[in-house]
Amino acid sequence: MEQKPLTTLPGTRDILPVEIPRWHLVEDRARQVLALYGFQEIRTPLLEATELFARGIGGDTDIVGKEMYTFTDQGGTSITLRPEVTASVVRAYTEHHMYRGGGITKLYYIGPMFRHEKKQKGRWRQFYQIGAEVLGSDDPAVEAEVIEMILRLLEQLQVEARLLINSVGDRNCRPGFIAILKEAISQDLGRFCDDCRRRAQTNTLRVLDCKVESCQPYINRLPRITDHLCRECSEHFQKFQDHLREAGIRYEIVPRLVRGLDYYVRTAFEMVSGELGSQNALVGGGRYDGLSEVLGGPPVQGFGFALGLDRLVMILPDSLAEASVDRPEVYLVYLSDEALKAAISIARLLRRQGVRCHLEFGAGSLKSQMRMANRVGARHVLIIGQDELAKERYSLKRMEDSKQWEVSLPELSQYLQSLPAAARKNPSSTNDK
RNA sequence: GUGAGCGUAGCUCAGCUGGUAGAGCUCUGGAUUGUGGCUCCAGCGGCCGGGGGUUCGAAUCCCCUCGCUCACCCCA
Repeated sequence: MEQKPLTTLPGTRDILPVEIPRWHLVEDRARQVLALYGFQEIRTPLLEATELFARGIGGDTDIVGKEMYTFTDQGGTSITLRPEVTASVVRAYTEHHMYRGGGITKLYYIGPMFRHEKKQKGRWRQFYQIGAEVLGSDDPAVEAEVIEMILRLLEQLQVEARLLINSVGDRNCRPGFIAILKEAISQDLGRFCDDCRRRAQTNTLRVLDCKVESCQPYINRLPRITDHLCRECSEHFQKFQDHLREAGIRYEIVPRLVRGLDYYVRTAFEMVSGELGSQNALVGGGRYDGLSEVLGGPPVQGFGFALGLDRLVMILPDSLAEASVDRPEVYLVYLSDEALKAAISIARLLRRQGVRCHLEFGAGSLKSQMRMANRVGARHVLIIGQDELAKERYSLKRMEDSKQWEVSLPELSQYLQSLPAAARKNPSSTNDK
């Protein structure tokens, strides 16, 4: 029977070779910048106990409520594909007693997340994040430093984003504000949309985040959390802003900014881009003191962020991406079976010297091999035919300016080694400093 | 889960009020018997998403179905 060819699942995709240079560029730059700021990589499992996220993220959130890929394994354990990593990092921090060294711990991660959402522009079911967590400090200076680091990365990648900040209070002042908010909403309850009326009960703060046009006038009239912070939170927020200003960082206070994860306290922030369409959040993060205790660990202060790699790659300037393509240095063209053997041998020699080589097996005419060399972006073509074999001197053509000359093997090696490193190594590789 | 739009060659799309398929790009070959990119010429390539209906005749009209995209919700 005729079968439909299998394809990727909705919301998942293959990242093809032509796109990989963009990803490498972003990942390489990110690792460099994170290292500059003293972060170390941690790799946690993609699979975790469902309870980790259910408790860590919060049962009222959309993520836990309807977006997790959860299944029961053969042993009857409820397992979930991670929808985010902060809870995992905090778990690992405690599990491996990383707090025992004293001081603060700076960790970063990079990898795929899974959320069962409807796909649209900039939103996938499997998507990639780079994120970092600073554990063991509640200093607002840490927050400003992390934000500075992200901006440094975006700057290097020539990506523009607006920084939005807010304080969502803490255990002392937030309950009081929620009560005030709920009271204020009930004054005009009939004028809000259905979702807002529901959220007023279940997740009151999220009413502030409603995007429905008709709700806007009433939301604007609601009390602002920044006016109802306790003294400690208020001071924290002020110091945070002082540090941002001293670093010369521009920001906008958005009192309505409420993030979708329950664990945030005090500082919350987002970076948004106008180039992303409706899903405009490029980076999101905040402070989560207390998360560790919710997971059954010791008290640990924490601050972190996650950056959407897919979205960053999407808006990366093409010019940057093109510069980071790994082009073959030498494309070997052969004109007979005997020449093929010589080509294989020469390629082996050059590769031992660190030269990127390419040759096509079962290739066609000289013309078609030249065309292929051009297509793969080879900088040079080495032509091996009867004449060359007889003389043991080969025709080397520089594609850029079409100059061609004859070289012996030692001359070839010497010439290739003499090329400027920038011409052989792409700018995103780690050893171009 | 809700709404809107779209499914025609590998890709981007044209095909008006029904007459059994086209362009550009890509690819292959030639102009240039051992030389790429530009140009010109030729060629390969399509159960017009799938199923049913109306009709002498459907890519075109109607119904159903599947898929994709964007938006809402929410988020990276």
